[in-house]
Amino acid sequence: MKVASVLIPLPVPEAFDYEVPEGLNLTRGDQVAAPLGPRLVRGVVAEVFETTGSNRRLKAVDARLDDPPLPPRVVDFVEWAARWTLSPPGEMAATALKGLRAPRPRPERRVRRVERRQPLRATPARLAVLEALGAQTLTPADLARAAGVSSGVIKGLVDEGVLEAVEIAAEAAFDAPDPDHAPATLNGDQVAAAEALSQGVADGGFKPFLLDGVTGSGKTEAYLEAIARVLRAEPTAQILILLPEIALTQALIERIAARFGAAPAEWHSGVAPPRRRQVWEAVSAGRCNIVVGARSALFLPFVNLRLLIVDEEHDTSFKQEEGLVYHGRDLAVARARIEGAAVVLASATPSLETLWNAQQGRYAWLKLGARHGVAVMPDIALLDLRQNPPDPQTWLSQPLREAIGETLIRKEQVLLFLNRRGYAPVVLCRACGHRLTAPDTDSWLVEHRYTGRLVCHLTGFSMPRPKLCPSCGAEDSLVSVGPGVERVEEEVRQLFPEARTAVFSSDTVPDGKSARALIQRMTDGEIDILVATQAAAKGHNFPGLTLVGVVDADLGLRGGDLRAAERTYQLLAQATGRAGRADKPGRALLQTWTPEHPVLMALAAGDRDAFVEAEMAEREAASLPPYGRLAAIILSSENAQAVEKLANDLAQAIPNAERLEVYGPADAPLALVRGRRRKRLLVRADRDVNIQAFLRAWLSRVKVPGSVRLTVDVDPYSFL
DNA sequence: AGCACGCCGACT
DNA sequence: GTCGGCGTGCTC
Repeated sequence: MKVASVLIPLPVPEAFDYEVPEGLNLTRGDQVAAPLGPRLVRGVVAEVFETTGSNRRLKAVDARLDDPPLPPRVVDFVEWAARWTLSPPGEMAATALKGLRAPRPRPERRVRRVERRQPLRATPARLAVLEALGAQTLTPADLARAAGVSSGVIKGLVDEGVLEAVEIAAEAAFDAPDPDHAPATLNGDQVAAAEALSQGVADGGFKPFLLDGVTGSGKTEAYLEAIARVLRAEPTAQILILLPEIALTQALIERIAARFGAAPAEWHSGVAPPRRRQVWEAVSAGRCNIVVGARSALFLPFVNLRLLIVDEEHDTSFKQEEGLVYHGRDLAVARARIEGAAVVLASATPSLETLWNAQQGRYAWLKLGARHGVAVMPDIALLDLRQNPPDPQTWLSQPLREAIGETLIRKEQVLLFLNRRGYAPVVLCRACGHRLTAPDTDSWLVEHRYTGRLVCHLTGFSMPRPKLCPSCGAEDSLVSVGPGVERVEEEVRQLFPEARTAVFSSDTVPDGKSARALIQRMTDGEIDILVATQAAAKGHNFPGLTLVGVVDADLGLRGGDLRAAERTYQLLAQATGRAGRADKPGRALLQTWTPEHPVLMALAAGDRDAFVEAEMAEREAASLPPYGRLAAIILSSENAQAVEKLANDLAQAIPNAERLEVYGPADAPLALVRGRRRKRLLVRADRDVNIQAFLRAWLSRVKVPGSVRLTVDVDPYSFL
């Protein structure tokens, strides 16, 4: 009997086996309908094998589906990703089929001439229609417009049999990119990088690269040139460009369209489902060369993927935390390895993991030097707040205020950076000391003045600011503590009432459209002072911007998070990289209470190598990534006892292992979220330890009750 | 994820 | 006396 092992979209650790009916020829990657309990589900064939003994009664595969099969390498990738992240392989496979859920776009109805049929009554309108149509096949609307008649005339001709209606399957055109459409002029570094990348693709096989260059050094032009060379050598090559956020896609799509004379396909959650289906099918058929997308584009069924580009590879948005937990950058490298393709990790501030791989020689290291054109790196200086403390209830020190004033006099622009949404991060009661939190949650309520509400940034809960303290009932006792971007803007408006100010945060620019509008206003010089969260810290070029003020450079160095220093460094390097990109020199002022902190000293010196060296030494001493590996197990449930019990069961069941430690169980940093109690265990292992095998052995020893959710996070980034 | 089976409140 | 609440468990 033939048996197919089928990946089913279920949270179970294994594929399910089904009998293959006589006469159905299945192979790995085929999509099938399989019976599951009372219903039929879509599954992917992982394996087909012959078995003799009928050791178990198997249900039979219902049918093979019409949809294109997953290329076998995509199945390899899905299975690898599931094993790496300890996720159910069937759910991984389901993410690779996401594009198929929508119906195909409706076929388009067009009309054309029926040969030798003449209208019974040849009115002027009818003749105009026949004249305009000729031998073409047009939509009735287009034809009516071309002939200058109403649609009724065309309908009459169709009814009379002079024209016939035909359905044209809406097969989206994915125009072939033209490598020579509009080549850019590149500097020597860029040409060398493009040459190395395209040579890597030409050589064939897995080739990882780090494309390392400061903001403004022209990474995008360099990899677009590499794409051009790859396409020139192999016009059927497919290229995937991953971006951390869909807000960045539009600008890149326009650049690619300008460079190659054809827009790339777009793939992310904002793309309409019917369109996604078209892209999926075109990619699967090899009819689409360049895809620009978010993480999930990694699962597209490319048939000739030659080059993957992970732009802004350090960006933590590549880490998916909800549902399947994976890191887009790491999976991109894995996909490239499985495809035998080249992969480029591009950044001005590469992650320590990537820098380590480059230092070890695992990744070819391409460096882009000085900034393009005449712009130079901004001057970076630390402002010691101990020497110049801001006045009570204000957040800008005297030197920063003066610098802002001077910049405004020169009619140049200022970016004030504070990675905190809202007006004040904490509201507390002066009478009893109570800190306002959202119900069933430990996280503080953040005051938003624009909306007049208190908001929980974790759960989205919001309420009006109360008159009375909810704990002690005291009247008018609530005070807002600490600054958010709204409060800094308020201070700036008081100091510089004539300046035009704006706030850039996910609250004031909730979508890509409003973000682009605000960025355009800033670019056009319609804003003098922009107060921004990290939402503005990437990917923009403001020619009039010459001063970046970092309100709280210590933010993010606190809190014992493994990557806090790295993130702060990247954020500040990105933010200060914004200043002075055009012909005016820029400078950055960082307010800090700890100017002796190595991260800030390295940043002020503009010395990335010094920072990397210091931070690597700390990681190595603690055997933390990239020198060691981490994995977190998070338990959560509305039933606090059930979490407690499972945590204890897990602690009892830890397998013996060398060069590996388990910490916890401890309350997760936010121990109560949406009424769910959370506990966390953390595993640290040496690099050469197979941490996934350890986790599998461990988890197989305990029984997880249905009431508790257990999440495994391999290489955790967020420690919330 | 669905969809079943299985023990305790308000209804024709 | 039932109809049905969603808690727990299984699906090749």
